[in-house]
Formats: sequence, structure tokens, C-alpha cells
Amino acid sequence: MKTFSTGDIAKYCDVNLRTVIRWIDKGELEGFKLPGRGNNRVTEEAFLAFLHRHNIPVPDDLREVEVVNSNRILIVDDEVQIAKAIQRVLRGAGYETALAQDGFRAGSRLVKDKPALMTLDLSMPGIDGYEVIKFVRETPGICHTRILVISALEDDKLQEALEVGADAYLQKPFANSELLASIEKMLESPQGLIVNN
Amino acid sequence: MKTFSTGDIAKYCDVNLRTVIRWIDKGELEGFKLPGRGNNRVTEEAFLAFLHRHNIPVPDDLREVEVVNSNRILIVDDEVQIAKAIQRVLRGAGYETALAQDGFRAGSRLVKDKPALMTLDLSMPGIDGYEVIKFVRETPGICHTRILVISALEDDKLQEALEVGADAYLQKPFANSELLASIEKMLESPQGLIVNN
DNA sequence: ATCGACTAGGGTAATTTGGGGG
DNA sequence: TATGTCCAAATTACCCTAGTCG
Repeated sequence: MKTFSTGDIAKYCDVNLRTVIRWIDKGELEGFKLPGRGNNRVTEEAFLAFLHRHNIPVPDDLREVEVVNSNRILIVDDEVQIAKAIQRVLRGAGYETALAQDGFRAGSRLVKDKPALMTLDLSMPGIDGYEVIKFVRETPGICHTRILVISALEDDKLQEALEVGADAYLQKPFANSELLASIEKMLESPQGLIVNN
Repeated sequence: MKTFSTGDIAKYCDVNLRTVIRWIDKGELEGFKLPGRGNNRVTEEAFLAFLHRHNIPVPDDLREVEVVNSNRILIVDDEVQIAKAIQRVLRGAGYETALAQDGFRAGSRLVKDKPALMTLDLSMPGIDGYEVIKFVRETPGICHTRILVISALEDDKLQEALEVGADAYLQKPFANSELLASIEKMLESPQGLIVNN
């Protein structure tokens, strides 16, 4: 388990060491204290989550560490026909796909499979899509997942999704070629960078 | 009984070997000395206790061992007051608890934390409790999780939950003592089926 | 313009951690 | 590989100043 000291993080973020300590004390950056006087350590996962949460570019030497199955895509949609249609297109393009039709399955698959990307229907019954996005972004270990929002909602709702952390959106109805183009574009950029559409 | 050398612990905690020795010498980490040169050994129990005491994340390869002895409980309920009430009772009894108020969070926490037990409200908006139970039971890695269904539904509905895989149920309203008794009983039963995922 | 609350960072002393050679 | 000792480097707490924002 790789960990960082406050000094390491201070260098990475180019801030004073004291500032890092304050982040940890306030809980903005999740860390733990060693015995003794309580030197702080931050796990790699937690640090990456912090970076993603604040849209701080991930340093090159940390990118490779983000473990993802770069070929795997999780499709989150409660409408079976749509989910299957998306799946067909993606499989045809060579991606490994998994479906999740409810929040519980989506959440557990995301943590378990660590897909490179998830497509997310914003309006599923019983799930607030924005909440899901926020949760993903703030959770160590899955925060780097690319999120492609797929929805029939209006532009401003979709923009809002970008603001809370989605990487791109696709408004229904869309052509298969658009879907593929979006996904390819999202996956080609280096791991660990936030893509703004 | 499994033991660790100072070197093992140094690797696990990502600190210098000397630091570990000092922790032991100062009594922060409970260990014992072998005859002869006085090399230190730390039991698995003591090491896990140490990790918990300092909120240090438990390494993956110790996690499985730990699941068996774990006292983590995940409370799945969308009604905050009820969830908090349950949490209060369980914390008071010494359990580590986490809350999840929607399916997505519940699913991801379950996979991530691998709690020994989850309490599940059957009627959460947007989640079919029976589906959740079935899903947990058929998913490697989390299938051993004890499930305590908590609901105001009638007996036959609760029976149905048992049939699809819940371990016990508690009908609302219930006394705190009933809650604790149920959970203690569920956790004391042999955990042989566990782990290995 | 002044106030108050907040944040980032400087300096110092005390402590902890890390590294090298026995 | 682990330990004890010695020393250097890193980290923390505490108190302080400067700057920002409403």
C-alpha cells in the first residue's frame, strides 16, 4: 500500500506543508495518523480521489497507478431495450460490457469491476444521477471512472451533470456513431485527466 | 497463530523498519521478543487492532482474514432518523457502522467494506429489496454477508425475504434489545462458509 | 474605509521518522 | 534479516503576519 506524507503532497500540489496538514485536519483530504506524535499519511487512493474532486491534474507518475480495466464499460440504465442497444454497439466495437439496471447493482459492479467508463442514465427511478456522479468522484478507488451521461433531458440539465463531475454527455436520441465517437474520445486521453467533453 | 516480523509490518504500513521497532518499544504496537537476539514478532490480532486503532487502512491480503472477525455493519435505509437510530444502538454495542441511504451507495460500500452484516430496509424507493438479497447471494465476494431485513411489512412478505436469502428479519417497530439480540445471534453462528473469493 | 472571519504561509522548538555503518 | 546507536531530514504544534472576501 503506497502512502504519501504531507511533504510529498505539498510538493505535488505545490503548496505549503502546513496547508496540507490543514486539509487533512479538516477532512478535505482523507488521511490517517501514525502513532507517536501523529504524523500524517495519505493513501494513494485517497490522494487521487482528492485530486479528481478538485480537478487538479494528476501528475504523470501517478497516472499509471489508477487501475482500471481499460476496455470495460459499465452501462447503467433501467430501460432494458436501450441498455441492450448500447451494449450491442459497444460490443461490436470490441469493448467488454456489463449492464446494471438498478443502483445497487451499478454501485457494486463499479467497485468490483473498476471499468474505465460508465454510461449513466440520469433519470432512473429511485436514483439521483447527480448524486451518483458526486459519489463516484469523491470515492477513492472509483473516482477516476469516466462518466458519460446519456439522457433525454434538456441541455441545461446535462450541463449540470458536467458541473458535478460527469466527463461528457449524449442527448437522446443519438446515432450509434456518436456514441462510439464520444466513448473513444473519452478513453483516448490519458488516465487521470478529467475530460471536459 | 500467524505472526509478523517488523519487516512485514514495515512493508504493510509503508514506513521504515526502525519506526516499527520504536512503536513496539514504546508499547504503541503490542509485540513480543524472541529469545536470543530479541527479534520482535507481532500477532495478527495485535496488528489488526493496531491498524484499527489508528484508522490505518487494512491491506487487501489481511482483509479476508479480517472479514471473519469483523464487526462492521452496513445499515441500508433511506429514512435518516431510523438509520441513525439503528446506528446509535449498534455503535453503543461496539460495532463499526456505515450508513447507505440509496442503492448505489449501498452496493458500492458493500463491495468495498465487506461488512460482516447488513441491515436492509425492504421498501426503499427505487430498490427492490428482494432483488438486492438475491444479488448479494449470487455475487462472489459478498455472498457471505449476513442480511437482517428490517421492515414494517407483514409477516408473509418478510418470510419471502428469508426465502430469497435473508438470514433473519425484524418487524417494525422493534426494541433496541431485539435488534441487538438478533445481530448478536447472527454473528455468533459459525462463519465457515465465508471468504475465499 | 473598517471590521471580522478565513486562508496561506513563515519561523521556531520539540518530536518523529529515515538512513548508514557496525 | 533484525537490532541498537547516532545523526540528518521530515513533520508537527504553536504563534505570528499578510492577504482575501463580504
